[in-house]
Amino acid sequence: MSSDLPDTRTRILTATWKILESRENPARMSDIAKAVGISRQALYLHFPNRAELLVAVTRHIDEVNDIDARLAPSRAATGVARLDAYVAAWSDYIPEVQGVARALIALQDRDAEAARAWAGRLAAVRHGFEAAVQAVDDSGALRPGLAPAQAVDLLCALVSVETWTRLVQEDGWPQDVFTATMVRLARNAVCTR
Amino acid sequence: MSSDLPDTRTRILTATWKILESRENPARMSDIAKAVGISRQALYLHFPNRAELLVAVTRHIDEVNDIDARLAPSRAATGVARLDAYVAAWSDYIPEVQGVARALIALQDRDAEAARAWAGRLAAVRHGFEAAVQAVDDSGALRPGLAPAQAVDLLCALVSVETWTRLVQEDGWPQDVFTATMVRLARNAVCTR
DNA sequence: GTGTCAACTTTACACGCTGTCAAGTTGATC
DNA sequence: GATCAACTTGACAGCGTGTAAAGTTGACAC
Repeated sequence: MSSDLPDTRTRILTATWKILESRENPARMSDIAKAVGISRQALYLHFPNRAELLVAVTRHIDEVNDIDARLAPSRAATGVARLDAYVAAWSDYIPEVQGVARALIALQDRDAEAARAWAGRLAAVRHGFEAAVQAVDDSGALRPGLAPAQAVDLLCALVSVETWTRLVQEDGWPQDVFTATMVRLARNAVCTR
Repeated sequence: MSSDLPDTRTRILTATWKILESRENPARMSDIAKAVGISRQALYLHFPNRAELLVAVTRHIDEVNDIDARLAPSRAATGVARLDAYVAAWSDYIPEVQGVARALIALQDRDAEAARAWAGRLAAVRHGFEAAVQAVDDSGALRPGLAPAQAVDLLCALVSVETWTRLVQEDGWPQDVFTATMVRLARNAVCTR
């Protein structure tokens, strides 16, 4: 408690997080600087470019949210319940990362580093879905004729930031309705009835 | 047959269409001009800006593909079959519009006109889904507890350009597998079993 | 007190892309 | 031979990112 203010780097991360959450038009570096209360150039003292700032924000969000704790229930479950738990956990996590995610997606076209960063995040989510599908398959509940890899593809495509944006942000669905619907949909998509 | 070449406007439209289909990085105005074989400035003699060019390309694609004929089978069907037919028709149309769609989506953040244009296209698709859901509801097959508007939201979010890009473009699904999966998924999502 | 150092500010500028402007060139038509 | 539309060439403003350089400030060492 020797210092009241968190260090500048942390202030940048939280301010960027918040500004990306709130506004949909892509926050410029100058907008972020203004939000932090520093000059635009000071941003470049802490992060070499926009892409790395965004990546650092995602890591910061994971840290603050204790991503491991969020996923614990999913890892504890088995069979279809494991799929349910993972879909619910990821669905409920999307609101936290949605802002940065959209910024990274938008940057993807022009910035190779942003593309790699976002691909890395997707790979992590995919990894979770792979474990969930494995659990479903182990319990014999995987839909016949559906290869595990295909099931994972489908789940990643369905329970995505894009779907969340459409339903929650644009169509005004409450978060809990979104999560419940995704859980049902995911089960229907890859499990036997 | 007085002239062998189509007029410049048409050549711009088809060239833009093709270049957007092939490459994923956003084609610049100079890239398009080069593909047409004219100067960058000549583009601005035909279209006031990038957004209106893209919009014109979507209209051109609709014309070339005779969108009405594609939707005829869907309009002829009733009940759940109508939903199936519409989902299949839209799924099979996505590959045609996907290039321009992605360009418009990318432009959305920075260009209000592009945002409106893309919203208009989505509204047209949504209108089709509304009719399909109505048909399902009329036949008493709409999932209990699911409001028609919610069903439409869900279908729009599921059978989307974004989902297609993920599964077909990134995961390498064959188009027919995508379409079949979307038909099944859509039915599971909004119909009683 | 003076010096030093890190963090930050201010100002300026290069680059890439979009869109605008103005002055040619060309080729068909009257 | 004049005219006109379509197109070219070249130049430039605006905007956002990222780089560069010189100046300010405050803490800490000695």
